[in-house]
Amino acid sequence: MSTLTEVAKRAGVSPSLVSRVLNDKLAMPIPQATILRVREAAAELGYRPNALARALATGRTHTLGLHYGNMTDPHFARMLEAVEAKAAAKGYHLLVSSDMKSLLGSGRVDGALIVGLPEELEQPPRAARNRPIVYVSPGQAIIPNGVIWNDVEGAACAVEHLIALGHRRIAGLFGDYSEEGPPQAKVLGFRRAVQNANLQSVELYGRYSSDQIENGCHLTRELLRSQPGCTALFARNDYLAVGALEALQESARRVPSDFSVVGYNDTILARCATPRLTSLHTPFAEAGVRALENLVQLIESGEAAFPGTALPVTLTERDSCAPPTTTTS
Amino acid sequence: MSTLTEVAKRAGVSPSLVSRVLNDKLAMPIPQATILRVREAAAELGYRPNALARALATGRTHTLGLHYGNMTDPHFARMLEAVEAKAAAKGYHLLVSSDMKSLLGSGRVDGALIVGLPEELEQPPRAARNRPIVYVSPGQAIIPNGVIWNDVEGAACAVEHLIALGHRRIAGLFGDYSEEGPPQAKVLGFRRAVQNANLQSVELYGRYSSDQIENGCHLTRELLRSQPGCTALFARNDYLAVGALEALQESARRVPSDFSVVGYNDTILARCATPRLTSLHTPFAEAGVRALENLVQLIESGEAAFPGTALPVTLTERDSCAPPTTTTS
DNA sequence: TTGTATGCGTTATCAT
DNA sequence: ATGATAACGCATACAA
Repeated sequence: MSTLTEVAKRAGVSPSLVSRVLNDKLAMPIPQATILRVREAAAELGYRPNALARALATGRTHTLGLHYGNMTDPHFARMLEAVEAKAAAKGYHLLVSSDMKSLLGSGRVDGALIVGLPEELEQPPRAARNRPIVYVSPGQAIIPNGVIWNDVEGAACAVEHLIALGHRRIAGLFGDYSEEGPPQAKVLGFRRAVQNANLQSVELYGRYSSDQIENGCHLTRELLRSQPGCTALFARNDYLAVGALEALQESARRVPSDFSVVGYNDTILARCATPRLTSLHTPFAEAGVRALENLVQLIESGEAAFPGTALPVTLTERDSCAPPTTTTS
Repeated sequence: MSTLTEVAKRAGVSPSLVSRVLNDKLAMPIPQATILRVREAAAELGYRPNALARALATGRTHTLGLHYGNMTDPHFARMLEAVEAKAAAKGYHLLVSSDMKSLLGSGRVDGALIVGLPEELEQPPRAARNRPIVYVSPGQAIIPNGVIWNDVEGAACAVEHLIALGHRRIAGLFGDYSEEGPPQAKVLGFRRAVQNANLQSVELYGRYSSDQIENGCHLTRELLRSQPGCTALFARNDYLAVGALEALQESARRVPSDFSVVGYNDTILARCATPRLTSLHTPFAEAGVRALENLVQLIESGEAAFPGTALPVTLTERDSCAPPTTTTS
């Protein structure tokens, strides 16, 4: 590959002049003639600036780190695509890594976008080399540099939807959430909605298998056995909900006529399930893009933080919910 | 952040010594005493080497470019996770980008991994700065630096499975594949299997909507109307297959007792559909990892190419296929 | 209007 | 055993 110096030689000028021409740093007007000569020389040599050298000289890599908890989640693809597009549009590259701590210290990136669950974020990597970090995560409290959405509200919204349809005995499918310690956001939202309506809650936990779908299936079988009066369930995510659908079909209940199900996250699964699943849409992609915009803003302005933002979780209605057939007591 | 020079000052030695100690470049044995002094100074200052400067000096960035056609595909997450893990294990970072041409010329990466369809690969970015490029793609011909799997074989395998079950009138759901020009690999495989068994082929094309699921639904409705004797279908991908399932249910046919369906790619959708979908497993993640290993090998050995590899496409049986109920003519 | 010199943080080749 | 010194490729303050 050719270098700046080689271009300079060929054009018969100094390297610095080439740099200025190619970067449009025309503090003092440069005659068209030389500009053309330089451009031509660069073109002939197929000159491509070395991004590393430039980064070393300027202190900006134009690269952003992206950390994601479990990439396997269908969310990731959706979000990654949106984020990559936005980053490219702003002139940045994306470095995905499962180990941000080392990345931030290495000088490879101008900042980082961390996507994860609140518990994973308890010990957030400190902003080494004072490169800003922004967060994307569910959460209840708006935090600086964070774009969040509220799963308490989301879960409550789901349950309220079922209640509004007339359901009085509603189960919460929480899978491998721990029953000990402070309850998870979706559990809180579930309980709040149930209690506000003066209903009894039925919560199901337990890791029957490492597979979420299967887990939802097992838990629902148990639910149907132990709570025959139950007419609807809210699942912590679409995986569990799909499993529930399976178990319901197994036991010959029709969804939604005999039983209603609402999922969470509005993934592709919700659109593929039979019947198609009503699910809560969590704004992964939107939040990722927002956070990225803010990150770039921080980097380019030199500011340290931006006020956090909360995005709404919205209900996406499909075909898995209906009023209960049995009249309520 | 602290630099090599600062560490050197603090330890009372020269920068070059620090570099050698920290990189274990002990050409000539260095006394433990100084080694410790240097290590201590580095630790106290929280020294982290600047990856950019190092890359500029050594000519190795320890970063790999990853290009992916449509990231939205559930495959991508699966593959990305596997590839990232393997890259990290080998000491490399991953730069995802939709524009490899510019990346390769910029000196940011030591090589690139391009995931895509053969048609996208017709004009592959030339290996600028002679950084090696490897490819992951479906394909019929083994190409240098490529890890492929054969969709002709895969599609044929799917159809042969249906034939073995006793189906005699089998449709191919190809969605928005073009009917003009040379037929796609999966079309070829479909035709080969059908013709080998002396059966008639029924091929369905057409873009009814931008949504693949919906498209599968539309095409299947049309199929059921025009080809009432058909008892099974092969879909180009799981999206179309899921759509087919929907249309079949709509028309009150039971799967698999009345009608068999086989999908392609073995995505998460196949496990979520009702009934669970028999699908062909394409080795995305495996191929990605293989290609990455080869890429690293090329980079570190300085060789230009490795002989291509082909990975098998295998049938994953689930619950959407059974022998036809009506006896064949 | 253009060139010179210096620095970015590291590694590597020489000397010593 | 260790320390100067020169790259790596580019940007920029300062001279001319």
